[in-house]
Amino acid sequence: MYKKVRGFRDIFGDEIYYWNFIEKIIYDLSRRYGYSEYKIPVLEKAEVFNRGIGSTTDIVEKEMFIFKDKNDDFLALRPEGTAGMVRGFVENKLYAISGVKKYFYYGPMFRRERPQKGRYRQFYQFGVEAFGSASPVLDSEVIKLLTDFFKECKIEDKLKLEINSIGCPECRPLYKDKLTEYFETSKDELCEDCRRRLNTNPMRILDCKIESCKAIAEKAPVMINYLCRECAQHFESVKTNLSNMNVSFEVNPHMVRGLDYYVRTAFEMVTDEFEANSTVGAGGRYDGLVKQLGGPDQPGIGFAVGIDRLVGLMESKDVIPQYHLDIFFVLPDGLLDEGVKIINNIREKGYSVDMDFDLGSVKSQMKKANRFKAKFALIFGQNELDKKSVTIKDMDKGNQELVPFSRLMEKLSIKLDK
RNA sequence: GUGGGUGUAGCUCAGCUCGGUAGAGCGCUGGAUUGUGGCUCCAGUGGUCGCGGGUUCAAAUCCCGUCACUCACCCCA
Repeated sequence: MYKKVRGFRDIFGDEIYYWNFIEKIIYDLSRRYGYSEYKIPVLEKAEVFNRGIGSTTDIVEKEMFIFKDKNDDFLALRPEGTAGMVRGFVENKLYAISGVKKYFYYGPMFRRERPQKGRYRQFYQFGVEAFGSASPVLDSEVIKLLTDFFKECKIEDKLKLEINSIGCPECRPLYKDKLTEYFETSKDELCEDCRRRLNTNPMRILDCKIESCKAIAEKAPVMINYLCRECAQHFESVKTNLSNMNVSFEVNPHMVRGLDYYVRTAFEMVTDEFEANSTVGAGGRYDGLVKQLGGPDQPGIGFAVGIDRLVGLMESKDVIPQYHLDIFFVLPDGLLDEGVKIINNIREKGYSVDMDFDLGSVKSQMKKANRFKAKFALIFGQNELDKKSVTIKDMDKGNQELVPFSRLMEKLSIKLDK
């Protein structure tokens, strides 16, 4: 028997209704905020991600599906959406359009990590990107879109918005020096990982889950106290605008970003439902990225939501209306040809109809009607044919009535149209 | 890449310590109800015990190896 490859999965059955529900929200809500869909290729030259994400990040260093093409190009399955989006933005010269350019994407991403709860090698992200404005009002609008999204998914009560400012290339280096200096003094008390982080990425220590490190990080200097004047003003404005839109948030000065391209505003939607992998959506500003990938110096901001994790959250809460088949068609005798005509007529009116092609006993067909959660069973046997009628049985109430062909559609409309 | 846990029926799992006929619940099929579902009762169907090797008269059970899944770390959505 063939098995799926590690970290990949099939999505079907009850779970797929959650996906369809979410997908509708993605398309409707994005449009409402003025974003148009952008379909990014799944495959890019590996260089796009090296440049865009940062060649020293874990994503690029050890998590990309990368291979050599027949013409010796190195290609990679996209591990995230932003780098490819920006490549397209530059390649198609979309920067030439005046004003803010807003796009959203939705699709699978690929990272070669060890799978665990809420983490797969193929996972789906919905993300938005807005280019061309450095206004903090845009930051707050993007964040509002994110919180609206979870609200429509009916799980906002399971999530908390955290925001932070991680400074800019002007003020962050100074802060990093201060931070490194601080941690150096208590280096011996840090865990092994954190001693390594001290050299590679000291800001990560703020994020460590080990109690002893937490205690040290607690008193560490925080970025928001070292912001340059512009960054500080920007952050204040974002917070004010969020409050004006009634968005509740928490400033988490220990929030960090793994990807090099982020500046200033960083935000996350986190849950405490999962043991690990508690971030369901995250984003931030990336003002230098467009230039980094060969375009003009246009600012940008965006977020990405992990749909697999979102579905995982929603499944523990009964938020999706169950799917009910309108009609299950029961044919006890050899009246298949006649029955199919009726079924076809009903489908063309827009109702959902199914039947059992094995045509077992009426009893077994009724059982199937029940299993499909049909609202009505239509029974069509010799008795009905003789009277040019169909029996309509209400599966909830249990009552039934004989309806002549000529009045069938009218009857269904009364019963099924809300 | 590192560490822990688990692989037995379609699904959830018991049995393994202390070797001796492979089990339960749910599901599925049929019947009680010959043209009527859900509830109940009855019967039936269903497994190379992950795979390979070893020990033994005898292995789901003990030993070795291997693969898979899973949770966690690193990191991330």
